[in-house]
Parts: sequence; C-alpha cells; structure tokens
Amino acid sequence: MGLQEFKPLHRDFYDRDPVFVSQQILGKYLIRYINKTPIVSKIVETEAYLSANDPAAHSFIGKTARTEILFGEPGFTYVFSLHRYFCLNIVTEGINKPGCVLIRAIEPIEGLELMKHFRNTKNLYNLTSGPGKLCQALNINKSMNGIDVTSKTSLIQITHCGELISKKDICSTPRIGISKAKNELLRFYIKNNSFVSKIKNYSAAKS
DNA sequence: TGATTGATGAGCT
DNA sequence: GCTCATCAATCAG
Repeated sequence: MGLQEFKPLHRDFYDRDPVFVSQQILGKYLIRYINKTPIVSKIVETEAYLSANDPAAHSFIGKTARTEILFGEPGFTYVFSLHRYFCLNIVTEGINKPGCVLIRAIEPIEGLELMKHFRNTKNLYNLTSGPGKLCQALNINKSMNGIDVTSKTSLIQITHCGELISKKDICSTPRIGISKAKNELLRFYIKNNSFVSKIKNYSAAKS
C-alpha cells in the first residue's frame, strides 16, 4: 500500500460544525506512526460535542487548563483520560468555538500485529471497537494531546481515502455513556460496519 | 446474552 | 469528595 498517496485532510475540513465533521470524517483513514511504522485504520464511528448549549461537552463549564486545546485552532487532537483509559477527539470550528469530534471506533487496515500487541488480545473485533480500546491499540496517551492531524510529519494524521460514505449509509443515535443531553442524536456510524461499538443496543428501531 | 458492578485516576469545587 | 464521553468480569435467567 503506497502511503504517500494519502494526503492529510486540510484544516478547513475541521473548521465547521462538529455535527457535519462527525459525519464527513466517517470512512477517512486515521494513521498513527510508531517509530515510522504506520498503523492504518478507517474511522467508522464518531460522536459530536457541541461548542455551545451542550452540557455533556467538557468545554461546557468554560475554559480550563485541561480543555484549553478545544478553544484553539481546529484540526488538533484533544486527548483526555477516563478511569484507566484515554479518549481521542479532534478539535473542530474556529477559535473560541470549542466543538469536537470523538473517535469512537475504527476498522483496522494495516498494522494488525502492533495493535494486537498494545491491546494484548487476538480478537479482531475487540481490538478497536470503543474509544478506550482504540487508544490502547494505537498506543495513544495524554502525551498525544494537541497534535496537528493535518501535518504530514505528525504521529497522528487523518487522510483522504477512496471510499465516500453516502448519507444513507450513516446512522445516528444518542451518544453512549453520558448522563446529560441523552436524547440528542449526536452519535454517527457507518451502517453494517462490524467494527462499530455496541451494535446490539440499537439493532431494534426506536419510535 | 443482557444487565450489573468494580477497578481506577484525573479534574473540578 | 464527587464525577465521569470506559472496559472486562461476573451474575442471573
């Protein structure tokens, strides 16, 4: 696979509403370099966290030392820890509009052995089907906070790929595991993709 | 197989 | 002290 054909998405891509970016980023490639060796994966599930009126967003209470990166330029990583795990977000919108996109699940493409090593498991589905799991598989921790994913020299990049996901193949549901704003449909995933987390919870239609 | 719970650490008040 | 955008082990049926 010729990696040089994958160009990082431009910063303008992220300089928009997090709901829009959350859907458009589905199917794009997430590349993580470990000592120059790329781990390639496809983004298959995301959640949007809004810049205003979203009590579930970390930025809701205002700017703190932890959330400072959210208030800056779009196209940078926001990594935070939760219990023993980490979650990877991408900052969207402009300065002082602290929206972001949480990467909830990825489909492994290349670098399977490295991911299995970091996760200490052989089960393919269990490798990256959740925000904490994928960070473990990609060896992402707090030191990966504030990385520019639009730069060709970054350790984490998000790039174009051949596959376009059509609107009808994007499903939306409420976000997972939050206690506030439970009814907003801000989780998005690629229909019928087997690496999406918590598939069974939403297999039945809800009226 | 679905629901519940305990491990666990950082950030905020 | 309490909260929390998680996960894996455990238990009930």
